[in-house]
Amino acid sequence: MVMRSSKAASANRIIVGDCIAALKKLPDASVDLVFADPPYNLQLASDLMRPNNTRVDGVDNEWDKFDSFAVYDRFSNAWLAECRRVLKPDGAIWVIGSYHNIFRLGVSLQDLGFWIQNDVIWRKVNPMPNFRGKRFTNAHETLIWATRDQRSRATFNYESLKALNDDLQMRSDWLIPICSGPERLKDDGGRKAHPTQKPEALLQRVLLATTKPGDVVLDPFFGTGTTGAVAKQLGRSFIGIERDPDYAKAAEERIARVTPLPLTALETVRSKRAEPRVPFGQIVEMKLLTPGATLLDSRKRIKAEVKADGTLTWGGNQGSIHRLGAIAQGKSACNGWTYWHFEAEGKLKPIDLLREEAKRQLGLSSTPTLVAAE
Amino acid sequence: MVMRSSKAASANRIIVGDCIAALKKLPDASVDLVFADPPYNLQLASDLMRPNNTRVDGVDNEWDKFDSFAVYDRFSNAWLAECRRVLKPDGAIWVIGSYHNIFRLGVSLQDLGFWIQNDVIWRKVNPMPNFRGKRFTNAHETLIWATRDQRSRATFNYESLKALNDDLQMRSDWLIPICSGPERLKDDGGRKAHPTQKPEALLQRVLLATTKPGDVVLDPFFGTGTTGAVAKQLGRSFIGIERDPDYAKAAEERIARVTPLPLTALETVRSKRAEPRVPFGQIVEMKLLTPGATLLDSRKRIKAEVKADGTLTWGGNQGSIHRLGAIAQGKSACNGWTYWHFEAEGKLKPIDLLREEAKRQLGLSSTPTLVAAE
DNA sequence: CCAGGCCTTGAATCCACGA
DNA sequence: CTCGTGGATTCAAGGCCTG
Repeated sequence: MVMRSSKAASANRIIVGDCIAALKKLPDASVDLVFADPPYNLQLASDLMRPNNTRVDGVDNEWDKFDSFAVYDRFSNAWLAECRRVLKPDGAIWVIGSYHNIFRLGVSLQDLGFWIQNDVIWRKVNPMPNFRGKRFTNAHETLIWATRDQRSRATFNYESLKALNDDLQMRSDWLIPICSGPERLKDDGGRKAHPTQKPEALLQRVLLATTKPGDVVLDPFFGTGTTGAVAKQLGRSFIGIERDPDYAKAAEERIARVTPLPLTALETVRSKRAEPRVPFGQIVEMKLLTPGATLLDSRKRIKAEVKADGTLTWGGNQGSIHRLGAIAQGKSACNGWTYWHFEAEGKLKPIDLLREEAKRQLGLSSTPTLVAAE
Repeated sequence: MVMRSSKAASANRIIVGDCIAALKKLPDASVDLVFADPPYNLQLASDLMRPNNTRVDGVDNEWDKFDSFAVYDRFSNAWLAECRRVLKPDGAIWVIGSYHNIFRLGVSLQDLGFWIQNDVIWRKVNPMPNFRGKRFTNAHETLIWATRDQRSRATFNYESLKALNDDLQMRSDWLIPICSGPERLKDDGGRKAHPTQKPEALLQRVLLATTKPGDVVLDPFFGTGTTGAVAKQLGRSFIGIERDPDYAKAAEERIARVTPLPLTALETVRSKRAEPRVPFGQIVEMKLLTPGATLLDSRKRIKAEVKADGTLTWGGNQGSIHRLGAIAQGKSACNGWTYWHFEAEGKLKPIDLLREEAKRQLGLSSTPTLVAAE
């Protein structure tokens, strides 16, 4: 299945070689969908240590190094232009990236004449935290879905996606875990075979949404072949291009192990519902409590003040509702939601009631009560 | 408060006029943060380039896509360059947009030398559904947070955001309802006063995260003044630029109705980093430890001796508590405050406790009380 | 066999300050 | 400028080990 070169449009094969050179050999208008996970150009300056002084195993591969944004842009324009040529008139493309590169990819797409349908956010269930406390947890990556041109009539399996999402329209933010556990390919030494392997669930949703059975899917940065594996599962054909022979070999072996799913099995794929967690700070942001308000324990012995950032202060201490509750009781831990109360109509009520109200307003309520009227 | 033009750097004012022209009159390095919600309508962008302000019908006929994008890019580069000039060296910028324009804004930022810290996803609780069922529900907008340049040390109130999120570090995806209900400004006819009014909760989180009380926040596309309203609430200063006199008037009246939060409500949790430093040598000087005393690791395997100059010795090595801790573990770095312990009442206690005691005696107690006024 | 605790790990543009 | 050093900093899953 792995081959050095080919002019045929036959699918289900991995081409080992340079991405742009290989693309040039593919015929015009022969592909239904492109999925591309190009190098992100991370520009990592030095090692990053975890708080326990171990080193983060970051992406330091040569294939992710570019001399400048201009060089990266030229590369992007070259492979994207070839992808556009290879696409059928009603074909579409997905690209994925992070803030390092996704804006540049988006501009290249727009300038080449692609027509953006959606940007989609992959919200990671379990992202790597920010170890130094200097930024927000980088908890998502961005995908762009674009058609070959403005007038393309792209495949979009609206009803399938809606069914997949408990009969609600599928939104542009997808909650999916990162690839780990048994799905993560390992090399002979037990280390990760590829530093950026994507989860199959992500590709599953992409292919279910925007291809039909039998469609040809092209992945110009095949890596260890997630696109191919999912395409085979779902009864789609694939063409993969991968420069690194080791990655290509791992992909080939992986795909050989895949058993195509019977079509009826696809209905069992269910999306995770949004998590119902609502932090206390959001209660303040939503103005269910005002900064300066007083919270009390159930016996009215402790009076704490709510701050604008969602912290409490009491007796010279400041912290979250949980920390302050623990301090006020001299304990090591405390559930602030049940410990702290607010006064309403002359009576003390636990702030947990406010969380219920917030969940209702945020559409996260597990027990919908008064939604009907709106 | 609304004024036609000004060269002063004074804050809390709305400048009515063209964004770029007004920016040019602001002094260099005078602003702590920019929040910008620029128009992404390409028609508007091309209008902006025409001094006579004639309206172009059928833009698609006269401008091909590439020209339209190029016009928008020139506009973006112009106002972003002015924002960069106006920012203090450690200043930062937020921009918000959708897939129509956010990629172009991101590239402009990167090409002008801004340094991206995060892209942040505003997940809308109640987005407009996609009526025709041809795409995913467009359920988010994207914000980019960038510093003026790579070496800027931007304000980031990590601990506040963490407390606000129930003691978990804040992620890059934010769940916030769209602006509706009483918060949504209406014009005299009861119609929405501005088509894209942003929710105050969004600005609240932005300003809490990346400004300090008293900071100057500039919004070059002020609209109906959400940035100004939240800045006033949170004890920050604002400068707004708005072309449309009706929007500016609505903003002014709106901001006049805002009551600032009391200073005490703005107190935020202070990080250990921000606390005054007490070196280990001072612990010895204060006789909380005596020269000759023994320090141990938590498992009592390593025993080091305290010297009069605040160094430790162990196994022929001498150095700071940090250096010795690193050597004892064979690591490159170590936090000596948590690694080394002393024996008291038959139990091992980290020497960090002694630092707390020293701070207390020195009147530098770590329990924060009044941080707001700085 | 199961529960619980400990260790590892993931596309990361991740320090501040004084000499 | 650079360089050296003090010392602050992590969340959710999965795997493995122990009781």
